[in-house]
Amino acid sequence: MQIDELKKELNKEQFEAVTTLEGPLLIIAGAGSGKTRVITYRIAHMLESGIPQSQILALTFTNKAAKEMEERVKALTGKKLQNLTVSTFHAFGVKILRQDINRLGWRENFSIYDDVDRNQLIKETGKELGFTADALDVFKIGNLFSNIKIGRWDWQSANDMYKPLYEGYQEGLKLFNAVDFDDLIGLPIKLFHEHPDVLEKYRNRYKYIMVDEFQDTSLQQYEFMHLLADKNVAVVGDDDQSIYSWRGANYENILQFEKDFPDVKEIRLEQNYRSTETILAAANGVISHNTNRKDKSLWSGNGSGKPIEIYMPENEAAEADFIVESIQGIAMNEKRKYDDFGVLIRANTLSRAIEEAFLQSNIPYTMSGGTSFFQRKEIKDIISYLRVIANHDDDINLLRIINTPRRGIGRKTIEQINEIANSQGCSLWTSITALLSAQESPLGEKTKQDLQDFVNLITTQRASLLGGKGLAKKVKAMVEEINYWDYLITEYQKNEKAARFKFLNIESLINSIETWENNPDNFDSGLYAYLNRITLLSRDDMEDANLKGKVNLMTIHASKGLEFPIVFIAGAEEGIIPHARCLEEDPNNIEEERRLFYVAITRAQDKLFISSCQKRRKMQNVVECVPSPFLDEIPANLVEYHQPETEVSCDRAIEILEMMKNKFTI
DNA sequence: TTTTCTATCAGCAAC
DNA sequence: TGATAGAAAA
Repeated sequence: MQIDELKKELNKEQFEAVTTLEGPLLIIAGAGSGKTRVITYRIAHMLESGIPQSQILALTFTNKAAKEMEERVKALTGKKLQNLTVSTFHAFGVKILRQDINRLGWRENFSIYDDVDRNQLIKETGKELGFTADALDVFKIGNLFSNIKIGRWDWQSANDMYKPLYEGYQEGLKLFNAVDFDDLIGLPIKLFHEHPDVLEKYRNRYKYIMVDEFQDTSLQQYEFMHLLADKNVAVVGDDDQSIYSWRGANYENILQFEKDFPDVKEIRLEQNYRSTETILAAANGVISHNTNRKDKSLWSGNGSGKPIEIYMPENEAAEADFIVESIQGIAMNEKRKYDDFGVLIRANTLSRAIEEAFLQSNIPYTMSGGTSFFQRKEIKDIISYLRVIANHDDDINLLRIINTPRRGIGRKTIEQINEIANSQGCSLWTSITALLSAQESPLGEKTKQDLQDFVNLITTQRASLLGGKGLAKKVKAMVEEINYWDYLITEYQKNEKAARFKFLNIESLINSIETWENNPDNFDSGLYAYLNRITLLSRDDMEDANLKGKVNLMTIHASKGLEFPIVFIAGAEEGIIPHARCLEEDPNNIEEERRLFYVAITRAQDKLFISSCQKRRKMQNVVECVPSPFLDEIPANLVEYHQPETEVSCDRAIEILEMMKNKFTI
């Protein structure tokens, strides 16, 4: 694309951002200001200015963003992008580790542990070290370890007691040839520090670096970027949309960036192309209550549009019905497709009632986020098989599958194996094979046979899965070999539907493997490559094709970077948003919760609905709810309030009547 | 010793 | 509602 063409398609600031290729660049991009557009045009412009693909590195947070970016650059330039690196931070870390992790004492076929695996390992280690059950809150400890690793927290006297556990956990990881998510950034940094030649290799290669969603980088990620970056580094972010502080996001990195790169050029994108003026004004009204922010004035030239509607349904079922009816009505009257709708919730648990309503009225939908596909037990089981097959020493995954489906290897046996493993300092797998080949073994004949069968199973599957093409077929054969279907049926005797559903999930897993290995852009369709990819995949992906024509139900966090013509924010109640637990931890978190609400509002293009239930089921009992205080921060003239029609208490009815009277007598 | 049954507990966001 | 830990049954 020629320069004057760029000039035509972009506004002044965007043009500036796209054409400034040399030197450090900080782009503050307000919500809906065409950020993705700027990044993709910038890459395209680089390529046309003769910068080789191999010198460009673009880092994002989600696979979805990476994929979208790559596709848009492809569409813009019409070029094949074999050497362009567009990747998530974590995936890029994996890439580095696969090359050189042996210098740190791991083998290249290392496993990547997700949170569930991590917590499992903490639990095992803690038990061995003699922690009592109530001192072993693995959720909290896992969080602690993560925060230590990413440099958000230091060891303090309050949690010093977990230090030995931390050491044990780290030893465990290394013994099992595994790394956790935080290591995917932390170990490359270590590698760079201890082996400057490795760092040099990457610094020589990547001359142009770009970081998307910069406000969500952690200290650790910042250090990683800083090590890699020479001078041509462009970061794009919006402090108002920083919503990942609990994962270590530190928007003060923006200030740090200005310090570390004093000759930085700063560009602000303040024109919003996404939303109506009403929606934008509501968002601005809310976010202006935050004290700790870079002041900016977003404006929109899209016309005022329709008012924001706030509903107060009786309970979560009524809320779900309201959403369903509104969607059906609008879809019909305005000829909207279902994928024009986004339904946003604060927490995954809130999805249930809405999903039920969608199912009942046959509205197609996708729920992304939360207990993602890959966290489901049945999927984890199958993946665990693959992981153990790829890496025998992966104890955590071995433990998951050694008796799933049941094959007579129970707690006692595992304890015995574990004892040997501990005394020898080896993995469970090594311990098992040692026990099997030992002349004298403490195991009974039957257990011995059961273990031998298991070892044989893994060995034959390994030979099959690691050789040649056709991964999907082989995985399918494996699932049949281990009789997983029978297992599901016996486990869920009372609930055949659940069993079927789980089996369908496995089938779609196999299908997704198949599409993956048949993808022509995929150079390596082996087992290792597949496992590498899959651990980093969380909510998005599977297939985009089946997102078409479906309502998008998701958490607000998951909606970052997306937009929908019509948006519903459900459960806008005190305690949900702002979330009670967040405020408990630290009252200052209110600002982050407000940003979250801001992100939710700014997803909407044309029309925004907000609902706040009067009552809601929480655990076993129904509790009264109060509307979110953030609702009052939306300027009143932008809002249309709708009171519920049914089942109003007497007092309430009088109150409402009064209000109506007042309205008409003004 | 392993499996099945029952009671109890806890539930925020994600790479 | 689901997952998990401990008790009873096979």
